[in-house]
Amino acid sequence: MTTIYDIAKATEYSITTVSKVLNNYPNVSEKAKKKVLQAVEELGYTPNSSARTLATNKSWMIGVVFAEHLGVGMAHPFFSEVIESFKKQVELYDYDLLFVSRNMGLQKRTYKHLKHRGVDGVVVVQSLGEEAIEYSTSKLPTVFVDMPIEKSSAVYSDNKQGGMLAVDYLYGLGHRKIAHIAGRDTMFTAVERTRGFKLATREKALTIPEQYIVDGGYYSYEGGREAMVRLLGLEDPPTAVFVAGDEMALGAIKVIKEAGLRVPEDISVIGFDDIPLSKHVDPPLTTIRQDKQLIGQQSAVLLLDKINGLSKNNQDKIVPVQLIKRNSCSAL
Amino acid sequence: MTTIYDIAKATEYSITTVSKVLNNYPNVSEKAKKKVLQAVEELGYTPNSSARTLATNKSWMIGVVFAEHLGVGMAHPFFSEVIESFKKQVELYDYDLLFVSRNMGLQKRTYKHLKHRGVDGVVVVQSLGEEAIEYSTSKLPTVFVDMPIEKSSAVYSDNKQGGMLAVDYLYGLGHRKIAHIAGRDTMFTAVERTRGFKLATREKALTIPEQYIVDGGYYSYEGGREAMVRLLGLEDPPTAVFVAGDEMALGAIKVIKEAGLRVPEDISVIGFDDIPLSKHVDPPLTTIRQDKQLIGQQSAVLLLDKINGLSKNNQDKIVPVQLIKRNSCSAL
DNA sequence: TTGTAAGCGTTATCAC
DNA sequence: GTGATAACGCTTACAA
Repeated sequence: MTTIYDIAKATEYSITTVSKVLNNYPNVSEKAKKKVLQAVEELGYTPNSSARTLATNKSWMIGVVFAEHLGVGMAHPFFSEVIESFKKQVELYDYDLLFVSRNMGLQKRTYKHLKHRGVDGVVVVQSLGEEAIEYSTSKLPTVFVDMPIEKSSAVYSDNKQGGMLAVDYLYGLGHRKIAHIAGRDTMFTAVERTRGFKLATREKALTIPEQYIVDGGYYSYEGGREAMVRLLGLEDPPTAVFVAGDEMALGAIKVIKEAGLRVPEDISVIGFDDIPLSKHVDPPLTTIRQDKQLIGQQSAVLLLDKINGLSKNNQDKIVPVQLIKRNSCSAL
Repeated sequence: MTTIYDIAKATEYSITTVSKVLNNYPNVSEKAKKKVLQAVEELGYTPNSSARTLATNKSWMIGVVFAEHLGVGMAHPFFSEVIESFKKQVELYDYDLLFVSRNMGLQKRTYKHLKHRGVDGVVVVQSLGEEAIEYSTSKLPTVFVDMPIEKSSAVYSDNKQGGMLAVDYLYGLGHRKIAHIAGRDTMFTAVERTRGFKLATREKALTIPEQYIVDGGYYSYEGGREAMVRLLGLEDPPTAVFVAGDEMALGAIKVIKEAGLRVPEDISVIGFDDIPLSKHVDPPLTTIRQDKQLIGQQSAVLLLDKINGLSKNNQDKIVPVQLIKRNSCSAL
């Protein structure tokens, strides 16, 4: 391996000068600059980032903690888009992303591992909140996606508003018997969406029977299926369903079809997320779109500011959602 | 920050002994072990990986070069699954994944950057092959996904076989006028799939008019649309189409429907990939499934072996594909 | 404008 | 079993 010493030797300058050239410092003669750069080229020198990190205490890496419930990891239709957008933003400032292995036992240890790695910051994507404490009490700049954490920055959609939008839309279509397939209430997003649902139904003075709100688990297709089965088994089934996630909504639609009913003629379904799939399914899914691009980008901005000491205090960024009308809902 | 010096001081042992304990070396007394471990716990010591990497020349990081054509990055429906599987496998051996930024100009520089980062190995996911040379001529252990590279290991599906399977199936259904929407021929996978298509049609003694093979670009939805428009504009349109990618197939189906035709009654469509979407669309897409899980896992195994010096020579791993029958194809 | 030397936190080579 | 000490490749006061 070639080091700055080799360059120094070749150019007959000191390692200090070489280092200065490499880092674009002032106070270096043009001549030295040229010679060094040329030697770098000829010898095929590549700086060693570990050494640099050791000396500067700056790694130019951002740790990514990815903990979703579907078990698909980075293949997650929603989070993968968020992370991609996040990545694009931090790339602008020359950061690389480090996906740490969760192999090493408990989630709590990922924090230790990240410390060990010396990342400059961390983005945590939707965990259950347990180990969140580790991060929020630490000096490590951190931003959470999809979940507000006390004493820490976070970026998430306006989930409550989304729930309300869904109900408003359904109500406008003439629906009065509106059900809700909710996400497991251990997830912040799920709680908020349900809160929006309840708020809006109350606003419209609708009386929603208890059985109209059913737990669909962690936003999975299967969870949607099971929840819809229960809804269909009710004495007085709903004419419309607000499902807290698109995948879950697809499961629900499948069950409705299997029961010989049609969407939206017999039952209207509205989802949440707007994953790539949604516009292609049959019928194209009406849904509340989350702005993954903006969520990722804002998380990056917040984190970068923290890393650079530009923003001392933590802040939450709430990203607007949007109703996307397609064909899975119809007027009553 | 607490270092081994702090531990040494606290335990009244030397840093050598501390280091030995930390690395589970022999020749350390039980007493020393206990004291050290306790101090580590109390002082909340976390080893510094940069220092360790500098001293050992081993980073425990694997670089990921991700260059797909859809421009969706890690949100890519096929590659994200492959990488996730890859990740799971390398996690078993305590490696972390480093996604390097492609910001720094040309692709060629990513190689330099990876060198700079001191990754122990690299997995390259589908690039056009240009900068591939950098990796194949270097000492850096590398594995390519979806593209064979001379003097380097690679893992990819049996694309040719996939093309043949598709034609065989369509032929068995009674189709004789079979068209092919191909991927851009700068991609190895595209070439192979087309080769399989041609081989099989020749085997069946079918005469496929030149216009029946149309370039759909980089496997995109839009590319599929445009290609299908051309196919539909033919004097004597096909009764079946083998589309080299699922997204592209969805675009094609859309166009068929827009033309007032039905799938599969009027035109049968078979795709390639089996992305998550495929089973949910209307009609559920018959397709050639790539085993993403296995591709990712095998890539990891190959790379790890290389890193550990277990396999000197490069090898290619060809992963079998499988015909998944759904409802987008019917007998003539 | 350039160079010397210390320091970053480890591991590794030797002695003891 | 244990401990000095050099080495890994770089940045950075501080001198010159």
